[in-house]
Amino acid sequence: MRDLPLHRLNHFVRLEPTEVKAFTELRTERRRFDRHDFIRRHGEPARDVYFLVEGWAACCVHSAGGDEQIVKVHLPGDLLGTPSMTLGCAAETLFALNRVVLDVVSGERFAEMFVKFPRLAAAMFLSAQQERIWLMDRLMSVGRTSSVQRLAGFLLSIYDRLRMIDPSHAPRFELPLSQREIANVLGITPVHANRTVGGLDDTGLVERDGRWVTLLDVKALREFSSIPERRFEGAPAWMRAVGEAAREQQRVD
Amino acid sequence: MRDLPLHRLNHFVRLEPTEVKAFTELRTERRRFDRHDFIRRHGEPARDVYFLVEGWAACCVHSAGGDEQIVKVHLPGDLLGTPSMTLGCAAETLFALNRVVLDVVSGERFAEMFVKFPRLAAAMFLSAQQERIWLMDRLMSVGRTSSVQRLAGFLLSIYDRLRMIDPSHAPRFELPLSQREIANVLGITPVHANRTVGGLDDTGLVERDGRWVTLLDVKALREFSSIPERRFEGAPAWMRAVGEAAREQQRVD
DNA sequence: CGGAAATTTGAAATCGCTCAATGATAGTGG
DNA sequence: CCACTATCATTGAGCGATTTCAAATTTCCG
Repeated sequence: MRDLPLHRLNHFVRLEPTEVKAFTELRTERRRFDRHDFIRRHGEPARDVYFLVEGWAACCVHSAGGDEQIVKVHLPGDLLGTPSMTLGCAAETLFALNRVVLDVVSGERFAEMFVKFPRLAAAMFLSAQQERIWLMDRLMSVGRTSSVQRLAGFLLSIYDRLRMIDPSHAPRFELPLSQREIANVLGITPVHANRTVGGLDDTGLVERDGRWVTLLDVKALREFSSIPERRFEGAPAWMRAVGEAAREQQRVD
Repeated sequence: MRDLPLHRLNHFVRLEPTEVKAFTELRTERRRFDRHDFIRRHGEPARDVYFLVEGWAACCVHSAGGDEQIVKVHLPGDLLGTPSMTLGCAAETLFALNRVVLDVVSGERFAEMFVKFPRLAAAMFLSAQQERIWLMDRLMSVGRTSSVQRLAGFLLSIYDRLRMIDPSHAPRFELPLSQREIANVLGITPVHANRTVGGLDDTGLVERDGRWVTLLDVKALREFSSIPERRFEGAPAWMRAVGEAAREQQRVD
């Protein structure tokens, strides 16, 4: 089995081998999906969550009228479906954007982990807060900026996250979204998504070649998008306090 | 000292007295604010979080251009500022919408709690996931619905949360937001917020009297808003598993 | 009472949507 | 390999929602 993409957990905690092992053992079943396959549909029971090993997945919410809004594009290393742990049935529909490999994580084992590996639990908590930051930024982008700016911001958010996986990642990637799906991310119609893509071309900040996207001037693009850059602290002071408390706990035991 | 509003924590966990006590002791300093006072501004260091005891507070994100988007209206019982625990400096600006009383919770004590009171930690985790659901729904609303529908959805979200605090709450409340602030919630301009408020009046689903709002037909209003209603499970199966693991842990100790 | 902020209204401009049609591309089965 | 089909990308034209600019009115607060 190839290595799991644990960069997200490792970012807030310097994982101990026992913790890596504990996380590895949370996983029960491995599943594969093709592009556009549903991983889980909204309304279905939401007992488990999913660890994305390979490929990209979309998380979308539906209006009563049937419209859909993609609220997150997940990359390898993300934990999918956790928001619906609070609900009886899933709020979000998860589907594969390209070929996906993921591991099912049972809710029960996840709960046990929370007690036995508090540093892992803290990492999960911080990861959820990080997702809130991203959602808040996206809400600001959709609420307050033009469609071209939103597209710029979206491409940057993907690029930033690719660099969190691999800091040396070039500002160039294949975007496995149709214009219809891009429209569902940006909160516009597919027709307007087409004109928006053209509009971004016209800025000269981005180059397109089929589904491949090259960010020609990241700094200027970020300024144009008007979304502030976020610097997530690796292993912050907060996390050290968890470590100390955990050691304390062991001494007491 | 009057009782703390612990309904949010109690929703996912049936808190033990020791856990209530532990949470109570997280708090260090009590602070008061008047309407429009800043609780914390974006860019400031983000070490602590805040437990809202009384009053309403807004959480907003700024674009590089200086526009602001209110991403959350906080009610008593909410924990404010947690997303920025992942950052060196705060992403969100927090300010009081009316007279506010809150308790400062130091990041360090919060971290210790995570290790010593895993059920409390699990409740915090689920609470963060709940916030993600709300943000996702709001993003869908702003991305995919008209300004009048967004306003309907926003009022409903407030009403639903007032009922989580007090299930017998009538569909009537004082909304301490100016039209400028409503515009910042809905992602529109203040001028259009005015016409939007008028537009909602015209539906006959809502009645206004100054800042007091009465939802005349909650069911029809929800349908109109096209935002699905979310049923958050109190003390779900997941949470019971945490409890069992905690007891197991004690036996091992 | 005076001044600042909030609400309300009007009119013109802009952005994004809808409807409609045309090519381009990719997958499928014969 | 080709015909067939469905999806995707692209473009045009008109419409509608929202913005912008500007001004009048009301409310709130000291």
